[in-house]
Amino acid sequence: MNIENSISSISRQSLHIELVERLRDLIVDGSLPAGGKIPERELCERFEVSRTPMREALKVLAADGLVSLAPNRGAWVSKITVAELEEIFPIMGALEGLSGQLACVQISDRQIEQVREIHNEMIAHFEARDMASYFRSNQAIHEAILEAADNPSLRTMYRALAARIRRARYLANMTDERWAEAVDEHKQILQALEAREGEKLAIILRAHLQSKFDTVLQWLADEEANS
Amino acid sequence: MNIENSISSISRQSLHIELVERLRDLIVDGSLPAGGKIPERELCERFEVSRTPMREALKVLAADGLVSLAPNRGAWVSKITVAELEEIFPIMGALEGLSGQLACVQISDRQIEQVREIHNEMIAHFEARDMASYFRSNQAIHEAILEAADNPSLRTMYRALAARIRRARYLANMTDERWAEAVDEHKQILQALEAREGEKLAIILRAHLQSKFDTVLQWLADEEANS
DNA sequence: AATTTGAATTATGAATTCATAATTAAGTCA
DNA sequence: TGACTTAATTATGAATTCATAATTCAAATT
Repeated sequence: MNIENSISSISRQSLHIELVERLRDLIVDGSLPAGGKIPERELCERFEVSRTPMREALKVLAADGLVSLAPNRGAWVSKITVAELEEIFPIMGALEGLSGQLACVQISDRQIEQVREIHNEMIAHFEARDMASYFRSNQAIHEAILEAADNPSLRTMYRALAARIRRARYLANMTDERWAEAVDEHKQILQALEAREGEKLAIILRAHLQSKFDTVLQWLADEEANS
Repeated sequence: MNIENSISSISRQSLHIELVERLRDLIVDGSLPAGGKIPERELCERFEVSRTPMREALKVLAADGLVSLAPNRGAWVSKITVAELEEIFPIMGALEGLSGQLACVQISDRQIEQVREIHNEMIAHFEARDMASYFRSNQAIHEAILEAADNPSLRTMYRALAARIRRARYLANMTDERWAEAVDEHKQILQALEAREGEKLAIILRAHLQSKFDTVLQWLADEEANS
C-alpha cells in the first residue's frame, strides 16, 4: 500500500459520515422511535459536534428514507406504514434474489463452509428456542450471501432497505410454527447455495422473504390492535 | 385538501433539495464531467447560495454514489468504471424486471394505450434514424412502465441507478444492427405488457438491459482506445 | 372555563467565520 | 537547470452567528 492510501485509511472519515452511521443505528434499534421527533440539539451535545455535520447527516438519512424533514419544523424518524412495507418487500425480494444468484456464481468453497457453520449455529439456537441469537445468526447468513455476491452497490442498497424494514421490531412476533417453517426454508437455502443453483436459490430467498413479510404484517396488525 | 397540506405544498422546499436536483442534472448531462472536480465556490455563486446548503447537497449526492468526497480535498464527480457498470447493470435488471412484473399486475388499459402510443412514436423515430428522439421515447417507455408499477421506492432507486449509468454518454455508439435489435426487443416488451405477462416481461426487460450493457461496454472500450 | 391574541421563547435554515489541511509559489542549494 | 524547502495562498470542514419561522405561554376576551 502506498503512502497516500495508508494516510487516507488512517485519517478519520468526516463527522457527518460517522453521524450517519450512528444515527442509523439509533433509528434501527429503536432508540429513536419511528414517528418521533429527532432532538437535534440533544444529539449534537451527545456526540459533541456542532449542528453543521449533524444536519448534513440528517439530510443524507432523509435521502435514504429513514428520516423525514419538515420545512422549518425539523427532522422526524419516518413512520413505518403498511404501504411502505408493501413497496419495500418486493424490492428486497428482487435484490436478495439477485444476491443469491450472484453468490452462486462467485462463492468459494471456503465461504460456503462458513455459511454452513453459521447455519448450524442458527439451528442450535432454534433448538434452544433462543430467538435473539437465532435472529443474529439468521441475519449473518443473509449478510454472508450478500458478501459472496461481491457487489458493493447491491450491498449498499440492500442494507438501506433492510434498515428501513428493521425499524419494525417484529422479532418476537414469530409463532413457533412459523419459526419452524423459516428454519426449513433456511435448510433449502443452504442446499441451493451448496449446489450453486442460482435460479433456485433466488426463488427460495424470495419465498422466504414473502413469509417474513407476512409475519411483519401480522405484527403491524397486532400493534394497531394494541394502540 | 386541509390547511396544513395546502401550506406545506406552497412552501418552497429547502435549498439543498433544490440543489441536489440541479447538481444531479449537471452531472447526468455531462456539464460536470465524470472524474472532474466539483467547483464548490463557483456553483455557490452560480446558484446564489452559501456553502452550507451546497455542501449538504454534495453529501446527499455522495451517498447516492454520484459524487465522491475526498477528505480535505473536496468533491469530485465519481468516475464511471467498468467495475461499477458491472455492479449496477444486474441490479438495474432486477429492478426493471420487478418493475415490469408489478406493472403487469397494476397497469390500466388506458396506461397500456399510452405506452403503445409512445412505442409507435419511437418506431417512427427509428425509421427516421432520429436517434435523439428515439432515445427520448425509449426512456419514456421505461418510465411509463416504472410509473405503472406504482411503487415510489422502486422508482426512486431505479432513477438513482439510471442517473449513475446515464453519465456514460454512450448514446451515439449504437450500431444500426444493434439499433434494429433494440427495436425488436421493444416490440416484445409491448407484447408482453399488453398480454400482462409479468414473468415474460421481466425476462425480456432483463435481456434488453443486458444488450444495452454490452453497448455501453463497447462505448467504454472505444473511449479508452481514444484516450 | 374555553378560546383567541400576541409577546417571549425556541428551533430552524442558511450565511458567515474560523482553524486547519492542502496546494501553490517562491526561494534555496546542488 | 532542476530537485527540494519553506512561506503564502487557497480550499475545506466544522463551529458559530444571524434572520426568520414556529411554538409556547400568559393575558385578554367572550
